[in-house]
Parts: sequence; C-alpha cells; structure tokens
Amino acid sequence: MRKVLGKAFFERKTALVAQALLGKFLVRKIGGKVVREMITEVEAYIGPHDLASHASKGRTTRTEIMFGEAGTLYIYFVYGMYWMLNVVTEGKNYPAAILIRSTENYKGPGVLTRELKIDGKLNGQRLGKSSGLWIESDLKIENSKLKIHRSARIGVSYAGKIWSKKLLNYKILSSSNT
DNA sequence: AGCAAGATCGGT
DNA sequence: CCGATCTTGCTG
Repeated sequence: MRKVLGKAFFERKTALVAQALLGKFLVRKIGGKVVREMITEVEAYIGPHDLASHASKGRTTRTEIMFGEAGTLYIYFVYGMYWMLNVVTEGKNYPAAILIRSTENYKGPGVLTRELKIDGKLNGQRLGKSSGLWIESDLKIENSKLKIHRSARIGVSYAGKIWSKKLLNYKILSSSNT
C-alpha cells in the first residue's frame, strides 16, 4: 500500500526527515508516464548557521524558499549545468531543506534531475500530485529495517572545519526487505 | 558592471 | 585532475 507524504511529514527535525526519506519513493509524472524511484541517498541542510547551506547567507531572492513551508520544492541551478532537487523542512522562518542526491537508478543529484526532467519551473511549488512530483511511502518497505550510513556531505569543503564535517549525508547500505 | 565560486559530472 | 557552463550574491 502506498501513501503520498504530506506537509506533516516534512515539518519535523530535518535530520529525522532525512533518515525517514530513505526507502521512500520519488515519483515523477512525465507526460502520461509515472516513474517511481526509491530514494537511496539524501543530505540535510539545517538552519541559519549551517555554512554549507545557501541559507547561511540569510534571506535572498534565492534562499527565501528555504524559509518557507515544509514540503515546498527548492530547486536551484549549479555549475552552469545541473538542477539540484531539495525539499523544504521544519517550520516557517527556519531555513532547512533536504537534497535528494540519489535513487536506485540515478546516482548523483545532477543526473537524477536530468533524467526525471526536473528543473527550475518547479522551484517554489509544493511537492504533490498537482506539480507532477511527489514522494510516497510503500508499506512493503520498512524504514526501520534499512541499514543506514551517515557521512560528511559531498562538495561542501567551503563550509569550514565544523560544518563541512557534520555527518548529514544519509544513504542506504543495504536492506533486508524489498 | 564585473567577478569569483559553486550542494556536479564525465572524461583523462 | 580538469574543463564545461551560467546563475547568484557580493563588491565597488
């Protein structure tokens, strides 16, 4: 049985939501087709002091969305080529989001968005069927049975001694179900 | 107005 | 390791 995750799921502590997202399914509707991909790696960006997070620069045109409602899509362009897919977490005015880095078939955040046709047009929209992009749980997959590995976030060496080393990258090592 | 850097990727 | 490629935010 499947269930679409709503605002309440994302309106919790970001580290908690990050772990909970592993084993969930990212669903993308492209034309008439629906693609379902199990999320295998995510990264948390938490609060106004996290130097790895865009939000550490405060409210700007770009970061405003991170200060918004849980479940909102934060999608930005990097390196002149790739779109990064994030979901806003926690309460309003507290900037936090989770970067969806990989799914079973798509390794890496840039590849993921390229293959699922996700770009800036979705920036600021709510995760959900109306935007054609949502996340579902599948009761067959029990998150508690997943082996999860935490490590430092990727590509954030600019974030200083403390923040570049926080163990906010979460990935599935293996699972006893599926 | 100009500039440096970037939550990446694929090829050497 | 290196280049591709372009938006963003900061400086002046």
